[in-house]
Amino acid sequence: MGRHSCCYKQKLRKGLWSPDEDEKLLNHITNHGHGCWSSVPKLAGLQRCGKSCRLRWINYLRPDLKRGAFSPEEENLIVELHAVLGNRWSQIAAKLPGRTDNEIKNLWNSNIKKKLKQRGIDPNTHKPISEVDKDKPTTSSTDHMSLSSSSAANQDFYLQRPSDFSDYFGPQKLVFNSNLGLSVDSSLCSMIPVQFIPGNKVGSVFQTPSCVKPSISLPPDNSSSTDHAAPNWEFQTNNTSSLTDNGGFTWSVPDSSPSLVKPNHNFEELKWSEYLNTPCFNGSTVHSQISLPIFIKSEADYLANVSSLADPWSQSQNENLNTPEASDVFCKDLQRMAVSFGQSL
DNA sequence: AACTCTTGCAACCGCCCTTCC
DNA sequence: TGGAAGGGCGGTTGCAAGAGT
Repeated sequence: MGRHSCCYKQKLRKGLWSPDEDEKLLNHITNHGHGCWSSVPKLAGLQRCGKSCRLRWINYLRPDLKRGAFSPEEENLIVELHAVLGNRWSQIAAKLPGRTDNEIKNLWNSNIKKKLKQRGIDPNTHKPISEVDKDKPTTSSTDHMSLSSSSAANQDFYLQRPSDFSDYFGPQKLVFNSNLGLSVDSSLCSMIPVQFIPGNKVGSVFQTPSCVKPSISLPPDNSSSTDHAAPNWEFQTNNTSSLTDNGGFTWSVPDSSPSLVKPNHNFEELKWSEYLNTPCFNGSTVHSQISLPIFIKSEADYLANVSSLADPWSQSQNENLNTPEASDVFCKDLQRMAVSFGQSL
């Protein structure tokens, strides 16, 4: 193990590649393919080890590489994927065509990390730095996916991600309807520390972000569902309910009636690749007829966009909601749903 | 202009996993 | 079946170029 046998051989060049070496490697692979990497240097006439050739090809010479600076969209995607995948650079790179894991890793370490810190976000946990400091005595550095319940003790809502759930996930779309309604795009909500961010129909009472309750834990799975493409949460409720056509769920919530919630999907069957390939990942929001959209976003997104949330209340399309009374009712609805949501778990 | 510091990036190192014999 | 070889990945290093003094 450890060092490869080829690396023990003498007279192998190290360090930066010359244009001549690049040309030899490029010509060889273009004409013959790389085949066994350990034989490439000999066949291409290079004094390099196979591993070095492979790296040079993957990170620099490959024709499908995208050159130039990362776009803001790419950066945002990297942040979101990192929140989900951690330092799995190759998996992140797989979602960014033309970018290499090395390139993304470098960007992260030299650029994105800094930006997140400037915004007060811990780049490892994707949580506010103040919250991370608070959690330090009890939170492992590797357990960056879960929000401890203690940190959320004083909040109306919180989200907790099971620590043993690092590799699997099922996207969920939840849509709540009440008199005022509330729709939730939770496609990422168990992956990253999230906050409810008010959308343009939500009253100013929600301008301060809340965390989300309940924890999405993994109760024993009794379902035989094999529908991996569109896993849903099943809501057991004595209220009127129905599934929407895009994996969401509509839930009518009468006054003071706690409802039970449980997932109906075996998440352990859902692999990351499947999750990331689902349409849910694009962040589209499920809207119902009278819903008030509330978008769950990473904190980075929240901080980046918080200024654009000014006076969302005035943009409401439903005039009936533009009143303090409606705002109050909506608040209570949201709290009630969150409480019953939490109690059920 | 010269020096030091910082930054970004290419490449290497070491480990793990898989495949082959 | 076990060891060797190869492939792949994440962490780290070293260097060149630019910025600052």
